[in-house]
Amino acid sequence: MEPELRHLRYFVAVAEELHFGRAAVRLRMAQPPLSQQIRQLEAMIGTPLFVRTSRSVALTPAGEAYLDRCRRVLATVADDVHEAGRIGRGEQGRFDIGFVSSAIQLGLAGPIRRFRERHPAVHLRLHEAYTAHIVDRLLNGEVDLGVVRDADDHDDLVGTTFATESFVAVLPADHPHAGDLAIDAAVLRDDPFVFFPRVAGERAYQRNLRPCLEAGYTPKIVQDATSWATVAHLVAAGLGVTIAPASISAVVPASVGVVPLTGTEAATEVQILRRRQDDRITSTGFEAAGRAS
Amino acid sequence: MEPELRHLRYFVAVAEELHFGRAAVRLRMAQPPLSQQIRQLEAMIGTPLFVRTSRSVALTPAGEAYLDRCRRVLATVADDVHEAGRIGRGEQGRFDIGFVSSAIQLGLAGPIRRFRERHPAVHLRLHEAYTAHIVDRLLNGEVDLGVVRDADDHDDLVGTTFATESFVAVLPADHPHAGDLAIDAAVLRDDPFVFFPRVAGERAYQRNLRPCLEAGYTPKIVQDATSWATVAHLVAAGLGVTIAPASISAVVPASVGVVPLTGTEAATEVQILRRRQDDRITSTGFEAAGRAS
DNA sequence: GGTCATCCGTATCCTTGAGATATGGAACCC
DNA sequence: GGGTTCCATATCTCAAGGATACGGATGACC
Repeated sequence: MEPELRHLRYFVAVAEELHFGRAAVRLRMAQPPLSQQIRQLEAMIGTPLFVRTSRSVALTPAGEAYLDRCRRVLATVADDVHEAGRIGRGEQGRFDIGFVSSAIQLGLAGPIRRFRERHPAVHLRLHEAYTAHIVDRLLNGEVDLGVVRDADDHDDLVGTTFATESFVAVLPADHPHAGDLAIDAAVLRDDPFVFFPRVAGERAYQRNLRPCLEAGYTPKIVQDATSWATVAHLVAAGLGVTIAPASISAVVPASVGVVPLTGTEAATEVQILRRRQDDRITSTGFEAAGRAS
Repeated sequence: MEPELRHLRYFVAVAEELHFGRAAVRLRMAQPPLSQQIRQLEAMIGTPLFVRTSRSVALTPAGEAYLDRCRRVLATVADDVHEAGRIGRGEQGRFDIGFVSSAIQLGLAGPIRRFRERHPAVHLRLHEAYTAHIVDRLLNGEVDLGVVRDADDHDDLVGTTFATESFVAVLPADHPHAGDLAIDAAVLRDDPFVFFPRVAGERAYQRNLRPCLEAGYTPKIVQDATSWATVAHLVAAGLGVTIAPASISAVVPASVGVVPLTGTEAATEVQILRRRQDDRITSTGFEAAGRAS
């Protein structure tokens, strides 16, 4: 037979009181069953823990040592319960955020800093990726929060808007409109386009195309690239033009022209996404931190 | 309601099988009461330990952490029973020493032998681990003595110096300085470094960096490894160089160069640590054995 | 796509054993 | 020697742990 924590709790009580009657009172039970449980424990261990005369109770050396161990075990068990609870509530443990790179340019660092202050016991890990990948990883639990661009709606996810941006044209230095203050997307009708890959996120792709579609044409995409920074450099190298969220200006080389678009209401949105059932304060709280920025 | 060891045993079984049916077989009981006990445990903790679909069972992060704790508790409870039994039979219990591997090279075997001679009835158990882990285990009572490197100060622990070492450079055979009699850390400024993981012990990490910092640079760490022996072999394989306590020379492959460092007073210290309130002769006496060596 | 097998949960019943009550016996006090 | 204290023994009760039967959901297979 194996001991249960009950045996340890009873043993500690008797060892501390050195009196079965008082220990029973403290444990809110009668004295005989307490004696019985202690006997069971002694039988399991194979040695007496107390020397009893009918007038006094004292610990044996084995009992002395075992008392110390039992206190530790009981404290550990209680601690472990609390720790697991904290992890479950998100107050401790790991927290993984997937984000699109442009979120940094839009001020994601602030909410991240506040998160670290608010939850110092949480090990925060940041993963840069595409919107579509982040949504997948959010759904299968690889990340706990996604900061994404124009994600498709999903029943299991809820989100809030983190930032909204308009689109700008990015043109090589020698492009006729590179110095303009603003242009209409229509003027780029015949230009070759560099673009980001469609698999990065369907909705973001569609929204990014909108200025062109509204101007009545589908851009001729000659090349795609894996990040806006790369796109910008390919534009600089003369492969073509592009239309991108305004925050691209933070990563373009000096030699390219960044020109606001007129005649379109098209906009793109960076959102903070979490799983609908995920009610940990680390997840729900991040949105508030985002809004506060 | 408080958990019982039964709950922990059941939880571990399900966590290991990831299957309620098989776990129930292993526990020689029916599956429904097992599910019920797990639910009870989750209610007590306040957070789910498993995510169940009707096809699969998986641990939550909280469950993951709790599994580890439960295994420890169950092992401890079993050990404690045996220890108390031994004491009852006239043996003197167990004594657990946590030590960093390099302590062996520095002559820990001597004090250990003397300890055994002095306390033949004590069951001595040795646990190799990192400094940081040993300190944790010392504090929570899992070990009674720690032999650690450059531990952070702690109010509840007292320690004595066991050995002091200087640092040496460890270089691959084809490194230009591999045959030198001594070098300054500055010459390794541009070399890639292999290092031991920071989590092993913050203070040891800082001290180990000192020769480089004094030479005015932060080493470019390209790889870390879980033991100095591994580090040495990675150096031999040409991944980079390292700076390590002098005792690493006992575990380096023949093909690498071990070169003393000049121009630095940086040193590292191996300490014997015990709990401040622990005044058992087995604990306090070990220090004397250390000094005698 | 419909049937089947798998697997976890729910509902109900049963049985074990923890705990209560009553009592006994040894030690100490006066 | 009677009274008191205190732990052990004996018997009983009932809560709770465990078993059995069944249902619903999901993935597999033909």
